[in-house]
Amino acid sequence: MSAKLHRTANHSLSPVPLADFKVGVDNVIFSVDTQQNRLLVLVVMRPDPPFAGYWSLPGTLVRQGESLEDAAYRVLAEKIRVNTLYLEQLYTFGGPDRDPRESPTAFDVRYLSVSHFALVRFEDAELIADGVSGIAWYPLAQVPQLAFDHNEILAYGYRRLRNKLEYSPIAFDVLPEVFTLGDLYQLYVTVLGDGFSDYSNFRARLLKLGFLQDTGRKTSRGAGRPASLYRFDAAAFEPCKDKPMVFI
Amino acid sequence: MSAKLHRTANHSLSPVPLADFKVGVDNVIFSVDTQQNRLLVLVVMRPDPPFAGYWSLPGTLVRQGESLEDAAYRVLAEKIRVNTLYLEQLYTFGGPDRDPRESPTAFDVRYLSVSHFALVRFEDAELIADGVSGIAWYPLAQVPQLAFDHNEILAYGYRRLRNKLEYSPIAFDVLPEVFTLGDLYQLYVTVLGDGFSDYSNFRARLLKLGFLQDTGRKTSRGAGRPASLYRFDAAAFEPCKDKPMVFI
DNA sequence: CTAGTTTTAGTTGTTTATACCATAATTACC
DNA sequence: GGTAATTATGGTATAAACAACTAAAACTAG
Repeated sequence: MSAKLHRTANHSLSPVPLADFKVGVDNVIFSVDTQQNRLLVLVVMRPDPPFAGYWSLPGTLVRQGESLEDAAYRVLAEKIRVNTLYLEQLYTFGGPDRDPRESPTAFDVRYLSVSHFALVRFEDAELIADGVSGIAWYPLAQVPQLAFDHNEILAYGYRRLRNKLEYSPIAFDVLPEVFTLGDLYQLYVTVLGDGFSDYSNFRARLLKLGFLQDTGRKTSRGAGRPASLYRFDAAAFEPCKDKPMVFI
Repeated sequence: MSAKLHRTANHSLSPVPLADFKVGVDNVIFSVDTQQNRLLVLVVMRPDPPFAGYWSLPGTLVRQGESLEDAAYRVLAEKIRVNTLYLEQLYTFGGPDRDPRESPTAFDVRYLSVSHFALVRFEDAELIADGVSGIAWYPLAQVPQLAFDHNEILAYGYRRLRNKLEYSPIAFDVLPEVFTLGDLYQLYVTVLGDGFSDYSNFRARLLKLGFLQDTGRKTSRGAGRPASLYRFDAAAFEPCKDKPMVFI
């Protein structure tokens, strides 16, 4: 095709048929239940076709004047009440056959999904039941077959979560303001499994990195020696931003 | 807003005004000129408004029946003839004000850019001049102000390039079939600067990782002792896929 | 007071990164 | 033909880091 043709492609008299898009966001929302050692994913039930009766990732179509990130925050806020979270864009899925509403012969509509990845504090998250469609936390390993290509999106999100936990301080976005090293380790184990450092070496490494400041206070919950309470120091983290926090 | 309203949002009688999208891809195409030690970015001149006369990243609008990745490959193929390359999706930029064609009052159109990142072999890449709009390799440090938010996209792409080079074998996608360790080191230095291992330690690490197979053959170009020619062994790389190749 | 639990603080052996050096094998030049 | 320059290769030594393990400290439960 000539470049001339190409340049006219965005004019209305274009000889090349462009796709018309509906753009949505779909969120992979994770939460860590450290009490029960479970990594949870938020899914919602689809009441209407396509895929009526299937669980899916919570999503929405993007509105006028709304950024992609705003749309992602909105769909999250419609499903759960939470004030501590981390959110970032994940990947854009936009093949011409990912939604059955796209007919293969009549190319009248294309559905694009700009997926986002979120991590929310479990103790803080209150699911909003609207009485119309179901909503539930599913342990990652037990997530059923989801609508569209959402299982693929979820797999992508899980990889990102592991990666982020290894290199970024996102754990502190969902931990309480002050926490013990045991809390932190618990979170890592729940997400990553136990294929990394034991507690003792985990402690040593994190403390040596130097971005955890001891508050001086102690916990005394349950049996055992009281643990020191730490706070995350964002400024002190700067020099560590490229160093791994754990070794998987 | 009620969930009922939300669920009807994708019907034509929706009370919530959805955005209509034009979806394009914009490519950050890198190439490494190891002869002159330069990291190059491909830019094209925009002949028409908006941003007429500005350099920009090569992009195109997505066509009917075309996947995002296909569109990215297509725009690349329209600009350069090359057969060895690496390409992956980068990030989706879709704020409501990134294109001046979007009027802030009349929300009639939204331009979404699914950016992609590519690395091509320099010796292999032949730019396709169409006589209408300019096209050029720019050394990264000398890239001028680009159209739209393309400088931001470029910055994002450069970060991805450095990251990929650290952990992924993308260098071998643009190196010749057989190459010397000097060639490989040169490529890394050109992209990353010299803030990592010296040549000797670089050699030692790469050879120890064990995915470079010695072909037995030698080069003899220019002065100095002839270098062994190596080949990348994809199968042997598998166990190394999470280990860094260099330490920045 | 004793047993159990959890946190904390180490020690030790092995691996690994880094800086640096010596030598080998070629070309360039006088 | 000999010598210098150049590039590749194969080391060594030192310091740091990871991993596995041990032991003591500080609490609770009974």
